[in-house]
Amino acid sequence: MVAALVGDPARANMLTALMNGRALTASELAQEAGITPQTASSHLSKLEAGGLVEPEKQGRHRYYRLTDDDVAGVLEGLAGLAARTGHMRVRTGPKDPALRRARICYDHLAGDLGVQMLDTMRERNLVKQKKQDIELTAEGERFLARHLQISPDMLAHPRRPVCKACLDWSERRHHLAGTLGATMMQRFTELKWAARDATPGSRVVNFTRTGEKQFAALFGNGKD
Amino acid sequence: MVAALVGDPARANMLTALMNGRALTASELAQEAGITPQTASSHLSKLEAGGLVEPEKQGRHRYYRLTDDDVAGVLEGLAGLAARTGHMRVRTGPKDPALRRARICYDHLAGDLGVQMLDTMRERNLVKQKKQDIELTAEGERFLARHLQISPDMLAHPRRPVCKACLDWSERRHHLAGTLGATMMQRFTELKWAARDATPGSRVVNFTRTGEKQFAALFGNGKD
DNA sequence: TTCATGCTTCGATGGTAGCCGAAGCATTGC
DNA sequence: GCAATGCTTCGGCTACCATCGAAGCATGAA
Repeated sequence: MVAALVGDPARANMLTALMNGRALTASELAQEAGITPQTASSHLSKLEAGGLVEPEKQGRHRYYRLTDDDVAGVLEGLAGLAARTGHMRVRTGPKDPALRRARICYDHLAGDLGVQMLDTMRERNLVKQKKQDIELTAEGERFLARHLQISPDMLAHPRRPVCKACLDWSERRHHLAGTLGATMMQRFTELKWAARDATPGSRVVNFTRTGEKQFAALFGNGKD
Repeated sequence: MVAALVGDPARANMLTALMNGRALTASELAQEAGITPQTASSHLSKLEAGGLVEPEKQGRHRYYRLTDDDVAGVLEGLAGLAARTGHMRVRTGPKDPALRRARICYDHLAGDLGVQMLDTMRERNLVKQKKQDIELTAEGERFLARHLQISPDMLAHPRRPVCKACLDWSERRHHLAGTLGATMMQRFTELKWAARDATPGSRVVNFTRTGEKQFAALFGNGKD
């Protein structure tokens, strides 16, 4: 059973270390998990058998990476459940600061900046939030049209909601999902404010110098 | 850690039994998991502490249900990972026959009928499938327009793919997701061929007498 | 060849957690 | 009141599995 694999603390630490999409060697993972190489080796073969990680041999190193985005998605989902009940492990969230700051969650912005964005939008009455449900206000529509050239008809979709609160893995608070979240992320990319990291499989989102400024001007909380 | 909760076979059996959205008593869950009531009680309090299930007292019974759809979603995700590597537990999939036959997976049709539908569409060259990727053929577009009044422009979405293969929990094979999957399910509902079960939280999809016939005429495999 | 590094396999140990029997509460019914 | 049902708590047993030391294979360097 897959869940049992993720359930062990040592293995969970390894998987967490791999969540940024990069591949790590067996010994690096052992260090991450705080166990000896022998133990790590045993865990890694189990994870491999369970299809959660894939090895790649290179010289005398063995690199491991998460099998694919589906695995990362399920892990993020588990982390989300863990976060909201406060039953997280002590070793929480991603260590990689870039990943904490901004990353892709499915198709929208997550991490510190993602949470900050929703916070600010809520404060300025661009959206109204009731628990999981988020609604775009008339003020919000004007704001989007003026500053990001996003019109309401771009957001319509028969099934997917325009706005949705998505629990943030690293911040344990909500960020913005739904078609609006996706469209905004898309716009940031088009405007060259931000781009997904070039490393294959990486979920990190890098903001450009000017992109960061523009973003802060719209959604900053004055803390940066 | 949440994953450890799901990792235990007995608890996994209980959660599986709850996947149809109905609430079950502690003793029923004990029986499902094949353990004594004492043991079940211990497991249930852990699951409750982890926020995976919620109790509801009623007379001298205690009903448990999954906390919400997020939990069900993560569980289905885990089941999906487990299925594709063949590392499933022996006790596989939902026991409830209605749930095996037809249910909602996010917003599209899953279960026996969902798999059957994609099978037939593939056979008749309405779609072409390469692993995860599915493409609608010209023939498929004509078919959809004629029989279900679905036109290609109804399926366009900036981010979400029109077709996508989604691994079916109970059948361990693919069914159709994406905007097409969602739109088709929506159409079935509008045509009164099928409807989500009235039980709150249930993911079962009930087909009407005529709906079943119509569906079989379009997508039947002659086995029913 | 010889040595060093990275990783795996083997064997033994120990801690943890699932499990059940028995007893203890609560609720319902008589 | 008393008994029956449904569930929980307690205590002890057992089995599993994570863990590490030591030894064994590979690969690469000298």
